[in-house]
Amino acid sequence: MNIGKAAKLSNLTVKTVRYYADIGLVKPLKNNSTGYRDFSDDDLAQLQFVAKARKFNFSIQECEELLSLYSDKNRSSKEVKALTLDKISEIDAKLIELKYLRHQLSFLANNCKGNDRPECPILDALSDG
Amino acid sequence: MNIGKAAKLSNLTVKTVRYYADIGLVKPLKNNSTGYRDFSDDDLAQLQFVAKARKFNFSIQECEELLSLYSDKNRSSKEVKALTLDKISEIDAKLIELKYLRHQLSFLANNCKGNDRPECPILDALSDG
DNA sequence: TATAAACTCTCCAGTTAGTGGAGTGTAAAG
DNA sequence: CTTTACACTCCACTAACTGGAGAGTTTATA
Repeated sequence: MNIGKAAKLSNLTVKTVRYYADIGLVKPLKNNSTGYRDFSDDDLAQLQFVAKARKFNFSIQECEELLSLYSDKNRSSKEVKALTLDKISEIDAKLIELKYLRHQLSFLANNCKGNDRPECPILDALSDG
Repeated sequence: MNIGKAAKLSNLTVKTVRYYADIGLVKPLKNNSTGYRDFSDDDLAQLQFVAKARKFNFSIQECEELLSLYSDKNRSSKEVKALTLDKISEIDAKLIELKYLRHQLSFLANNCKGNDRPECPILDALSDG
C-alpha cells in the first residue's frame, strides 16, 4: 500500500511515516519507477506498534528495541518487562517533579491578587535571589 | 562582571548564559577590545530571574513575557497571574496524562511474568491493532 | 483526451533549549 | 615567561518531528 493508506491505518501523519522510514524504523519496499514507498501488511503492523508504543511514552530508540524483541520469536518476556518497569520509574519521577511544581505555582497564584496593581508575589518570588 | 561570574551567581552554565545573550534574553555590554561580555548587576538579576522561571517550567518565551512584566513598573499583577494559572493547567493536563500512562503500563507489567518464555502481554498489547 | 485534483517524492529549514567541541584570543598567577 | 584559567566565535548535534518548495505520478472529472 502507499504511504497515505499506511499513515491512515496507523493513525500517523504521512510526514511521520516518511520520517520513520527515513530513520529505518520501518523498511518499506520502493517502486523503482515512481519512487513511491510500498508498505506491506507487516510494515503496517510495525507502524501501528510504534504508534502505540510512542503513546506509551517510549522513545523512538526504545521503540526500536521493543520492535526487535517483538519480532524475535525466541525472546524472553523479561527484557520487555524490564523496559516497561524502567518507563514506569521515569514516569514516577516526572510525576513527583510536576506535583512539586504545581504545589509551588498554586501557592504563588493564591497569594497574588491578580488585579490592576503592580504588586505581584509571583514576580517577587522569581526575582528573589 | 565576566560571564563566568554571572553564570556562577545565577546557577547557570556559561554556555547557557551565552545562549541567553545570543537570543537577546539578556543584553550585556560588550568590551570592544576583548569581545568579552560585561554583565551588570541588572543583567545578573535577569539571569537569576530566568533561571528560576525555567525551573518553574516556564518556556523561554514565557520568561521573556515575565521579564517584560517584571521590568514594567506599571504592570498589573493580573497578567502574571493569568500566565501562572495557564502553566498550572498545563501541568494538570500533563499529570492526568502521565497518571493514565502509568496505570496502563503497570497493568501490563503486572500481567507479564517477566521470565524466559516468549509470551508477553506487553508486546501483545502494543501489537494489538 | 485534456486537465485538474489528489497523492507522492526529495530536499531544506525550523522547532526547543540548550550541549559539545574546535580553534583562537585574553588575563591572571607562578 | 609560560602555564592555567577564562573568554570568544562558529559549527554541529540532540529528539521527534513539522512545514514548505518544487517536481513527478495517479486518479477523477469535463
